[in-house]
Amino acid sequence: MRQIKHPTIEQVELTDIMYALADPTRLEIVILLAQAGKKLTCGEINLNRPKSSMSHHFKILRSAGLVETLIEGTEHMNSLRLEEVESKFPGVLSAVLKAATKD
Amino acid sequence: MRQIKHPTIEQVELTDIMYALADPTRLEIVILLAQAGKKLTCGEINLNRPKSSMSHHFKILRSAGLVETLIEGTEHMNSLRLEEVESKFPGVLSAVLKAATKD
DNA sequence: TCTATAGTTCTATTATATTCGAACAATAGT
DNA sequence: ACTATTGTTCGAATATAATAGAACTATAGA
Repeated sequence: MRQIKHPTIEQVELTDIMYALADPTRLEIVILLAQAGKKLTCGEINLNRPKSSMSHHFKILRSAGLVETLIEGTEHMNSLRLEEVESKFPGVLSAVLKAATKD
Repeated sequence: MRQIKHPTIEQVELTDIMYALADPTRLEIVILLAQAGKKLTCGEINLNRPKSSMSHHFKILRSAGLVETLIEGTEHMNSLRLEEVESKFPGVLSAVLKAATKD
C-alpha cells in the first residue's frame, strides 16, 4: 500500500501556506477538513468540480504542508496538519480558520 | 493634492490578504512597514527592483487593504493598516508577521 | 479475472500574474 | 517655464496557475 510523500513541517515555507490558502476552493477544503475534525475522503469534500481539478488542489495543499493524505484501500483519507502547522507558524492557520468561518 | 483610493476594511476579503501575502516581495514590504512602525516612502523600501515592479506590488497591497498610501508632495507615504486588518481578521496579520520575522 | 471505485497523472486550453522599460503625471524648487 | 524627483500607468513579453476531459493506476469485491 504505497503512500503519498509529504513535506516535513521543517520544509514548509510560510509563503507556500499563504499561496495555498489564497485560493477560495482550497480554503474551502481546509475549512471543511477543520470543521469535520476527522479524516475525509476526496469524495466527501464535494465542491462540484471535476475529480482532476480537486486532485490538483489537494496536491497543492499537500505540498504546502497543510494536508496529509493517507491511502486506505481505494480511498484517500485527508486530514489537516493543524498541530504541526500551528507549532511551526503559531496562530497563522488557526486565525485564518477563525476569520474564514466567523460569518 | 489628489489621494489614492483605498478599499474600506469592510470590502476587504480574507483571500485578498492571503493572495497579497503569498508573494515573497510583498510579504517583505509588509514586514519592512511593520518593523519601521512608521510611514515609509516607496523609495525607502529598496528591494532592488524597478520602480514599475514595486509600484505593481504596492497596488496589490493597497487593493488587499493591507497598505495605505498617502500622497505628500512628490512622495507616497505608505503604512500598514495593521489595526484595521486585525480588527476584521483578528490574529491573521499579526501571526503572519510573527511567523515571517521569527528567524 | 473481470468490474467497479477512488484518485492521480497527462495534456491541452485558457486565464491570471510577474516583470520591467518607456512614457506619463504631479509636485517642488529654481 | 524649466528641471529634478517620485511614483504611476501603459504595453508587451514571459511565467505560472486553474480548469477539466481522457487515460491511467491501485485496490476491493464478486
